[in-house]
Amino acid sequence: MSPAQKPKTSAKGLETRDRIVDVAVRFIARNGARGTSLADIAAEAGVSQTGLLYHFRSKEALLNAVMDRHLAFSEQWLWGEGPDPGIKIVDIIAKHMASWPSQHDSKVASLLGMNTVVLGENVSPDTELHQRLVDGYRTTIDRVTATLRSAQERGEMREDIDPQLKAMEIIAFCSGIEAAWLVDPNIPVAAAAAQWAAQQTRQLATGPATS
Amino acid sequence: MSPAQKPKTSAKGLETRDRIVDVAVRFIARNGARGTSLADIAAEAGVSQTGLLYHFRSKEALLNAVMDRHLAFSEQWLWGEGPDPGIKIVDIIAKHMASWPSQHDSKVASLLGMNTVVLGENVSPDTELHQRLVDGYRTTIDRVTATLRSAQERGEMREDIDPQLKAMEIIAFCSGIEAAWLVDPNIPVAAAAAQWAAQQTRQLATGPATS
DNA sequence: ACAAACCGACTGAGCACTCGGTAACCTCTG
DNA sequence: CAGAGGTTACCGAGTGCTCAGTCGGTTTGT
Repeated sequence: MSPAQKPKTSAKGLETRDRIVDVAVRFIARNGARGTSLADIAAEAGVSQTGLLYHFRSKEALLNAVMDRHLAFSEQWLWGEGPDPGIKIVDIIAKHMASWPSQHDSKVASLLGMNTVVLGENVSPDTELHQRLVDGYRTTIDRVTATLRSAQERGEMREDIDPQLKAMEIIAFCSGIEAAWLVDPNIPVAAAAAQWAAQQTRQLATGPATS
Repeated sequence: MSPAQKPKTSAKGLETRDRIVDVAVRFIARNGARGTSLADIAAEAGVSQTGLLYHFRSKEALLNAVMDRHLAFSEQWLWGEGPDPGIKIVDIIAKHMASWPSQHDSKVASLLGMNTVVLGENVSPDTELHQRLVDGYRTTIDRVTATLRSAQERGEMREDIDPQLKAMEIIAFCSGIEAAWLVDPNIPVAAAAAQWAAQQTRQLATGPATS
């Protein structure tokens, strides 16, 4: 009846389902969605491909689940703690980036990079998944923009900076760093993020002229 | 004898070859390397798939040619005019970004984003192509680092900024903006780049304390 | 006994790549 | 200058492989 049919069931089946998504995330982060076959994922997750397709009725359904996972994750990342971080958002981002290397495989590729870089490839521009991608991107920009704008209104942030452009810049930096990290995990993400955040904070803040 | 065999020939065949690469670039920018079939490219270029494979003996060979094209292009971009731009490099980048929308399909996706975001996906980590990608990335970081360092030595740039981290930041921004633009061509790349460059220049320069 | 949670074997489409041609052009020779 | 021979630049028809998705089963928990 309802467009999204609940399988009406739950048990350790949910556990399997989750495990499949876990594995899918790892594979996709490495080889991209198009470079990852259901057989690969199923084998690594310890089920048959048919078993996988029992839980997700198509590859696109699985990709949507992966997308869900990451939207939720980056939601938690950016807005999970505290209300309206203002320009502190750059510090929050930097803090999370500092923990990338340790999280390596499991929860990695989490912010926007995953979606844009890795998932985006898969999808031809007319799929629902692609639309979710674009929407998610826009939404994040909008929210960061709003955050910065409110910071301006509270007098925490310089007036001569356009919030939307700044938001785009912040997000570009995040996904760019993540792309770099996917190419070469050895790059010092944490250090780069730390310097970036320090300078951003200094730059954005309505500082006194004392240098 | 030599590892790279010259086909020894040249004519309007080279023209066809070039046209194929042109088309390949466009398709890859849209759908990624894995999402683009040789049949697609061949049809759009007005040759048969066999004809395409006459000029490039495999898909990987074609991708290498695309890579060549873009390495040369971004080389020209960043270091084509004048010697050692110093911190002016951010202005050079911004200037080129301002012309993205007009170049749209033809020469676009040129800096690092193309390689990282779009090509990188295709390639499993053990291919020669992937190595070229990683190398190109590192090389660019190194060159930007060197540029910034020399700017520091000439006293054009603040001393308390780490050149390598800054280089990574610059490149992350570029590829991030490009990724964003690939997702949604409507974003105001030029404006974002302009604001970014202005602030970067102000931030990097050894300015007087007068605010 | 009924559904949830799987499995093995199959199918059909899409893909990179091969094979056996053909037409146009250049070059060397009688 | 004819024309034989070679090379370049293609084409159409395959071929085999990979992959998403199907079908008909079996087991297990309730």
